[in-house]
Formats: sequence, C-alpha cells, structure tokens
Amino acid sequence: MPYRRTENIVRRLAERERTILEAARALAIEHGMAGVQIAAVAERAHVAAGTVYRYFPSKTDLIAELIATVAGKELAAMRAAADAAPGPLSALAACLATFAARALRTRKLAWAAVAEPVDAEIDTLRLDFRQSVAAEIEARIRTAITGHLLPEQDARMSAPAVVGAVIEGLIGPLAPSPDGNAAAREAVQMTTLLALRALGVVDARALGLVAQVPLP
Amino acid sequence: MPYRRTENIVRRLAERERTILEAARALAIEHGMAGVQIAAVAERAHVAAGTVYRYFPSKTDLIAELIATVAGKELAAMRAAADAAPGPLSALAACLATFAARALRTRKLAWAAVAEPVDAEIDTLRLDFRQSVAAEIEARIRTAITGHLLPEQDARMSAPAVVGAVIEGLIGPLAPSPDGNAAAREAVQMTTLLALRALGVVDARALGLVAQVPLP
DNA sequence: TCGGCGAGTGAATCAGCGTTCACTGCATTT
DNA sequence: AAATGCAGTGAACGCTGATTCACTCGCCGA
Repeated sequence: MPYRRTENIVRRLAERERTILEAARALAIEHGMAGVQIAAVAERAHVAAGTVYRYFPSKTDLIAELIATVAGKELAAMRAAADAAPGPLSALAACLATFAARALRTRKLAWAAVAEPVDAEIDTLRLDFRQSVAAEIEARIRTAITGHLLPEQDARMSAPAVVGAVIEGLIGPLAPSPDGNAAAREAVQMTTLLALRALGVVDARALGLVAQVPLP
Repeated sequence: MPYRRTENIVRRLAERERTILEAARALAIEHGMAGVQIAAVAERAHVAAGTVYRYFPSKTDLIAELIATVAGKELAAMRAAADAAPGPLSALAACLATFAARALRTRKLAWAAVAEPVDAEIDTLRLDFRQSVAAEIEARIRTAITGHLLPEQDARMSAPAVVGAVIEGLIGPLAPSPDGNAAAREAVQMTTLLALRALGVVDARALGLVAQVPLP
C-alpha cells in the first residue's frame, strides 16, 4: 500500500515547486530580499503558508535555492562569454560586460542576491556567490597580468573592487537608471570601460575591447 | 516650583546621551547594525531599556543620529584633505585616499553606515550619506574633467562606481584585511590608485599622485 | 528638613514573522 | 465502494526585539 507517484502527480509537484520559487523570485525582484516572506510567497503562489514547507524545509533553504539558481545562471553566462573571446583581455572585458548587462536587466534581483543581508546562514551563501563572481574575474585578471597585458597588481583586491565598481555604478541605489535599450547598452559599456581602466588598461585600448564585446 | 535645570543636571543629561550614542557606536563597530539593539545598547551604557527612550524617541532616531554623526565627520575629513591639495587631480586623490583610509580604520562601522540595511526610514539616511560622499567625489571629478585632466565621462556614474570600488576593495566582505599599519597604508594606496585609473588617470601619473597624498 | 518633579527603571506588552500541526479532502489502492 | 496515504490548509504558537508605562527614588526648591 505504499503509494506510487502517478505521472500526473509528479508533474504537479514539480510544477508547484517551480511556482513557489518563481513567486519568491518575483518578490525579490519587486521588494528585495526583505519582501520574500513566507506568507507573501505563499499568497503569490496561490498556496497556503504550510504548503511552502512541504517543498522547502525552511525559509533559509528557499532563499538558498533562489540564490543558487541565480548564481548558477550568472556564472555560466560569464564563463560562456569569456570563453568565446579571442584573447585574455577580451575575455576579461566580456566577463565584466556580461555580468554588468545581466545585473542591469534584473537590478533588484541581482542586488538582492549579491548584497542584501538576510541571516547568517544565507550570508554565507551570498558571499559564496559574490566570491565566485570575484574569483571568475580574478582568474582572468591573473592571466592577463601573466601575459603582461595588465600592470602588476594585487588581484585579490582588484577583483572585488571592480565588482564593486560595476555593482555600484550600474545597479547600486545611487546609480542613474538608464531608460531605453540603447541607454542601458551604453551604461553597460561605460561601466565596463571604467572597470578595465581601473585594472590598468589604457583608455584607447579599453574602448576598442569594449566595442567588440557582444552584448546579450 | 517648575523645575529649573541645574548646571549639574544638564551636564549629566548630556553625558548620558553621549554614553548611549557611544554604546550604539561600539556595538555597530563590533557586530554591525544588526547588533545595535535597544537592550544591548542600554546594557552597554549601564542604563535601563526605557532610559534610552528618554533620549531618543525611537531606535530609528538613535541610528539616524549615529549615522549622521559618522557621516559628518567623514565628509569633513574628505573636504579638508581635498582642499589642502595643490591641484584638482591631487584633490581628487586626497579625497579618495582619505575616504579609504578612514573607512579602513573602522571597517565594521563604515560598512554598517554605508551598506547595511536597517529599515526603510534609515535607508533613506544611509543613502543620503552615500550620496554625499559620491557627490563630493563627483564634484571633484567634474572639475578635473573641465580642466582636461580626466577624459570625458559621465560623472554621475563614475562617482558611485569608484566609491563602490573603494568600499568593496577595501572594506567589503571579500576584501583581504591587511594586518599591520604598513599593510593598511599600502592597501589604501593601491585602492586609490585603482580608483584614479578607473577615472582615466594613466598609471604612471596616478602613482605620483597617490604617493603625495598625506595619509592620516 | 520636607514635598514633589521628573529622570530612571524594567517587567509587561505589542508586533512581525517563521514555523508547526491537527485536520480536510482528493486520488490511489484494494 | 471502502479504506487510506498524502498534499494541502491556515489558525495557533513561539521567538525575537521594539516600545510602553506604572512605579521608584534622587535631587531641587522652599
């Protein structure tokens, strides 16, 4: 008499889980992490509060999965963009531009995933994400330094710094929000340019690199 | 018989207020904004919870005053450093280096005042602070651009970006913490260098500028 | 010295939110 | 059709932390 899971049921369960995660995502986009409250998530997913707990053992786990999903996608996109580039500096530029462009597209979510404290448990995860992004960039910086394409510098510091520059310049609370696709594109390019200069690429060269990065 | 406030009483009241604010400050330094809880502040100030409310109408007001105090000092220091510099670029360098050096000295407090969300009310204030810092730098950037000391660029974006770079590179959670005075000095200089490069100062020139900034 | 203002107290209260659990009803099994 | 496993429910609970308020008591004015 142990129940077997019907095709149908399995699909419904998976569907529900997706719906709940999607609700959490939507709330994070709209109101930041603070807006991701179980009651709100449940309501948005047309489900009772208790139901959320059938799918996620705790709010922490829910948010963890949310961040992990976001992080996975972002990192994959950065890697793909970088790996498609012709040389180390191009790769670096592509990496930065991709991160910037994608972050800009979902400002609130990116900001929440990268910067908004929730609790100690989650903080670790968020830092992991940030760490991964920084590490990805740091690796590219090192390669470029080795190839004498960038001046000697402490990549351990430069990497977080340029991530910070991109985040603050583009999606931070003070950043002017570009309206229109062209403006967004321009903003991404300017930010990338600034980041490359920060790492020691001379202006003219940086301009050329930025111009060549294919933006999504 | 309406009471007059004795010299003595007035002093004691002022003293208490200072003590409470100082307790809040200490907690922010030790545990970040999350650690600034009324009960904790009260205990640290050797006072009952209720007493805190004799001096500050709400926790929000307490934190607001804390941030305002910090912000005032930081801005004043930045202005002083910049105004003492010989030229626009030096002023910019001094501004950045001063912000960086002071932020590094009290990492946790600076981070808390600049980045840690508390509530919507406070967020506004925190943003004001950030805004002021960015504005200070933005003004110096504009001056430098006008004098053709920096390439054309959107200062509205560059300013937050370099602030972000400094914060993340130096006091962000990923930043390596320098140990020892010399290392700290070095870190500040490297960060300033990076920020100047980001704005378009060529490496060699930036190095010279940074070397000349007197660090506190 | 004595009456009383008001600073100081801290236990109680309130509020927000995550989490639980006894219960409901649908779908599967027999 | 009856029995029952299991997803779903949502009111109630518990915790954390801000805020209140009835009361105490030290100091000022007379």
